[in-house]
Amino acid sequence: MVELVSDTYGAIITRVSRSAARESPTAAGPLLRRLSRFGPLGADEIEQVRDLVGRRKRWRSGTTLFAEGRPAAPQFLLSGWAGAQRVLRDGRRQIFDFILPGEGFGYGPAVDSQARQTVVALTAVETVDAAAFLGAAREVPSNGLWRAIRATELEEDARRLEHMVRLGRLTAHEKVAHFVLEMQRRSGASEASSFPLPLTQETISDALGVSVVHLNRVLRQLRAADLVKLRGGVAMVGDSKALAAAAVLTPPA
Amino acid sequence: MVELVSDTYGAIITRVSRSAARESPTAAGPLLRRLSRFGPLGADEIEQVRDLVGRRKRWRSGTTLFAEGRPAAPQFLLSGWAGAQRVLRDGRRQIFDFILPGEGFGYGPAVDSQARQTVVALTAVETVDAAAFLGAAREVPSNGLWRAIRATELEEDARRLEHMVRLGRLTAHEKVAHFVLEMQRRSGASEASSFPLPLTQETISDALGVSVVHLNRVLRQLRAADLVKLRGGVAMVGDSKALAAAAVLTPPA
DNA sequence: CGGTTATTTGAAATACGTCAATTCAAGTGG
DNA sequence: CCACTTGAATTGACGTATTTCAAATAACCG
Repeated sequence: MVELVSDTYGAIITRVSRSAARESPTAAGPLLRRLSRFGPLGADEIEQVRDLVGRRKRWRSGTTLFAEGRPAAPQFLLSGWAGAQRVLRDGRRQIFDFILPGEGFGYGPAVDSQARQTVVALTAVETVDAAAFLGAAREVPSNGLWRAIRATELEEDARRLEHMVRLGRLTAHEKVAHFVLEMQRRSGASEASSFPLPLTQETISDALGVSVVHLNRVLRQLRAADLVKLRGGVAMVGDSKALAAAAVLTPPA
Repeated sequence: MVELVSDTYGAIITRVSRSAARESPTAAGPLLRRLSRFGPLGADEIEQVRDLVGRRKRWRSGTTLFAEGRPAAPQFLLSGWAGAQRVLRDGRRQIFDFILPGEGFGYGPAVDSQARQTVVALTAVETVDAAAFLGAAREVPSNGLWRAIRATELEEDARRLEHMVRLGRLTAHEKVAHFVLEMQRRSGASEASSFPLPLTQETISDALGVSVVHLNRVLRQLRAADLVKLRGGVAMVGDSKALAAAAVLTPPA
């Protein structure tokens, strides 16, 4: 379990194995795993990815990785978590989506279009520029990488629709239950009772459209009912059956 | 003003001029107007559109035009209004977006993917199949039509992000003000004080994530403050300055 | 006109937000 | 190892936004 956690929970790895970072073979792990989820990759494709990983950059938590209004600058997140969001003048914040290790961000719905969302590092993160990489993959439509990336975009799209329903039509309890289930699935640890969730309660509340205080109280109730426990960046699902019932919706991948 | 209303409010036209429907030169109006908003169209392109319009079909209000889970089946809405939505098991409904005369729907984020939203006619509507049309336009990237369609998708994307912020972080008052402004812009009658809004209060409430009753009360207050009046499918903006202030956000196109 | 659907209003319950303080956890520097 | 600091989690008390239930108009349609 420790292995699993440190695996997905990239931000921790980084700090633990800093000395061995440069030559770490696992640095490409999350990205490869995600890309090969939709079909096997060729040996050359895997090589491409490993090559890419060598050029990664490190950013501390809180860094703006991609600013709204800028032209698209596609990137992959190798480790750590990020959030796509918008902040209102008065400080209110809405998080549109979370970006997990191995996932991409910074591409618009169309090339050369201005993005309308800001991406912020929610933990320490590592990123690589994916522009050239994506451009090359785009040339060969049969490419496994290209297929994987398109599949990822589809998933993102589905998630956002679900997020809208959650924001507009679920109660706070349902929102939280649904959110935890979504994160469980995305973590890949589909059946594990525990998985990494390195998010602040304030961050979660800004995603779900609820006040931090209220979120905290809802969490307390879910904890008391032994449905979920969040502690130290790790989520533990107790009665996943009951949690699913409380979520009303079936969360997407 | 009557002309303007009947123009955009396609559903009304249809009924009024039923006898002259077949050869009506205005049937292609909304679609042409919207497509040429991003640059002039060639004479041949205009001809293509007119040709398309001849094959239009009529549907009564409430009809499901496109069902979630089905493979993409792109269509244009020539007249009337539709809504992209999802309904929960217990009857709760979330409307993702509205589709106005001249706009398209039924295409997924990728070709041959399953759509995850249902499109329902909110008034009587007229639609045409756009699959062949889009396929042809896609062949010629320089095509004015293709450019227009891509631009439309960008707008839709921007609208949905804004919709998320609205759902998650705005109060009911702000939601309504923001929504009215968005609709004003989309109606094309940007500076007119009055524009068609053929939506039920229940429909609007399902879009904004608010109960009908509460929406009604908010509308009453906005009416009393002379900010907006909704009556008989028409919206009248009184103090548009104050309305914008109440909306907090600047709505997208 | 009669029947149906939408809008409107009142009264009461509750979910949720705000304010303010306290506790807890995890450094950091001495 | 111990203050000391800082940010996050937690809790209480209170106010308000919003929902729900129920009923009364009002608008629409055949």
